[in-house]
Amino acid sequence: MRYFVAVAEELHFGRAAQWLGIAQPPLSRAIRRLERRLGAQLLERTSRAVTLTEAGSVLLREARAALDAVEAAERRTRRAALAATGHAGVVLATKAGASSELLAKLLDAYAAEPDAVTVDLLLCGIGEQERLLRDGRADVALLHRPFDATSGFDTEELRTEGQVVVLPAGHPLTVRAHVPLAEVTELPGLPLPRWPRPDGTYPDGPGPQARDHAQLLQLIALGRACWIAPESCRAQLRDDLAAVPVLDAPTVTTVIAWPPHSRSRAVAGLVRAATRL
Amino acid sequence: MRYFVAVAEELHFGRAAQWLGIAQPPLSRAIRRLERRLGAQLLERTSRAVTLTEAGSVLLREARAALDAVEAAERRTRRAALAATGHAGVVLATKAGASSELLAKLLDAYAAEPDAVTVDLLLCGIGEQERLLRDGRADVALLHRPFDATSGFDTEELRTEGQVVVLPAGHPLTVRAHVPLAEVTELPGLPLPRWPRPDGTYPDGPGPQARDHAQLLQLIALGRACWIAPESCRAQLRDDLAAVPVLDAPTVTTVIAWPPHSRSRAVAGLVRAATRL
DNA sequence: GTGCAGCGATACCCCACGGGTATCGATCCC
DNA sequence: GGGATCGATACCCGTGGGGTATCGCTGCAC
Repeated sequence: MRYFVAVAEELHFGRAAQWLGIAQPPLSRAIRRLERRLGAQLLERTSRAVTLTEAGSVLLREARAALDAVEAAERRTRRAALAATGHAGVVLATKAGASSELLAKLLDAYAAEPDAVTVDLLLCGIGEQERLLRDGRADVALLHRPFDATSGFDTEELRTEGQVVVLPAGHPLTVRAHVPLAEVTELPGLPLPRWPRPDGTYPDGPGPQARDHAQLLQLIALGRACWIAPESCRAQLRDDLAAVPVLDAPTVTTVIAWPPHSRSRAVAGLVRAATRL
Repeated sequence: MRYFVAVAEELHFGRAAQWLGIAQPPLSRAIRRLERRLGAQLLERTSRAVTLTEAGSVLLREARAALDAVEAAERRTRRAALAATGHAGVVLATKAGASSELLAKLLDAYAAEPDAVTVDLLLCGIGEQERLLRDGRADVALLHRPFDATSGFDTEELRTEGQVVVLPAGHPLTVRAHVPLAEVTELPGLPLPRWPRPDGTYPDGPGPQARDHAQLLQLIALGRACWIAPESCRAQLRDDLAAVPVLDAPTVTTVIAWPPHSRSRAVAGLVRAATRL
């Protein structure tokens, strides 16, 4: 299945084989064997091009999920074994720089529980958490609706908040008590920045490219962009930035999420602590 | 991993090996190999007993999910290949006897869509649907909250309804416009029936054992039990049964559910048809 | 139109790993 | 203390997954 996913992604046996670290002929045979075992043609191959069949694209989706599940099983087991020897505990994934006071309160509350284990923090970029939870690099995550997809996970809502627009200090709008969303999206000279997609490319459009929070805040301070963010981010704003509430922006809900089948004692404890905040 | 799950369930190498259709020594070695590869002790073995370690129970949960995912990948791919040759389409799992008019409307509505494929119905018993969705025997299911667990699936709510108590025709209560829940649970001589658990055993307590709907209805008609059910079941009641609303019973929500990673065109079409009902 | 480059399939060889049988060693029970 | 039970070890075998060399097909270039 790993082999199939590699070929389906590259659509090229030679490159896929190289990527997998094996030779091309065994890869061809492995795929053919898989096709015979499943009784399904997965790839349409001419000597010039390889394309996915309908069954192949089904298997691509399913195989990715299955491989993630297998990887998760291995990783979580390894970690559980380490925990027995006293080292690591549960891994909590959270977006770098988001919900930091909530996170601090959560960690404090959990640490006060009688059977608390070590909580390793895994700070990650936009949209990474889903992957980390699926492949077992994390056991539990803090996600932000509606930005992060929570489908497939069990969740508990922790907090809902409005959003603010982050502007350079001294910007004319900063004297206002609040601004409408429409006005923010059309601020002259202060476009919203563009974030990289998971594959690393940037969407088209106006606005500067920002790779992480630090770059973004710098861009705002320089008067090259503005940004809409949950209001809890105000606590971490630098002096050269200001925030104004945007009442009609969608509200953001912070949730704690975990894979439904892996509610271990440690995860359950964290969730309990979180819901009691 | 299959091997490990077998041993972890039986807690006995000999029986597990027999169950797997292999000899005991290769099974012992396979487990030991797995332990070395994961760097974790999974089983505590004395020559008299085998017990799961902490890491072992983590792996048991994770491995079950992973094996289901692999099985699902194989099954769904096989089915997708058959669909290409014109045979089968999408498999919808639903509790036998529940939501039948809703189901009929759903199938009609979906069949009217331009790119509709064949919908195979999989009628199953209580609590089976979750398993079927996970291991790929079904692609989409109709579930009933709060009875069925929907965690780990994407869902859309279709309908919410109250519940009624089903009684033998002519029972004194049938003249009432509605009855409180407390009164139903203490009806003299008409206890609620006991359903088998997933492992086939019955919970303790009063009330007759019922294996399926037919048995249950028979028991009610004979005056040996009563039953609380969604009010839509009234449409299918036999003449010798009657139903009375129970206003304070929890409401039942029928949802359509599917595994989040496998929203194929066919599943998406069904969901669309369902939400438009 | 012919030659070449690119790419997947085939042929053939080899070793490692998964499986089987026989047996050992430990532990509990009578 | 002897037997029964059960997992581990020792040893053997065959298959299957991997490697190298090569073929056959198909565009494209000149």
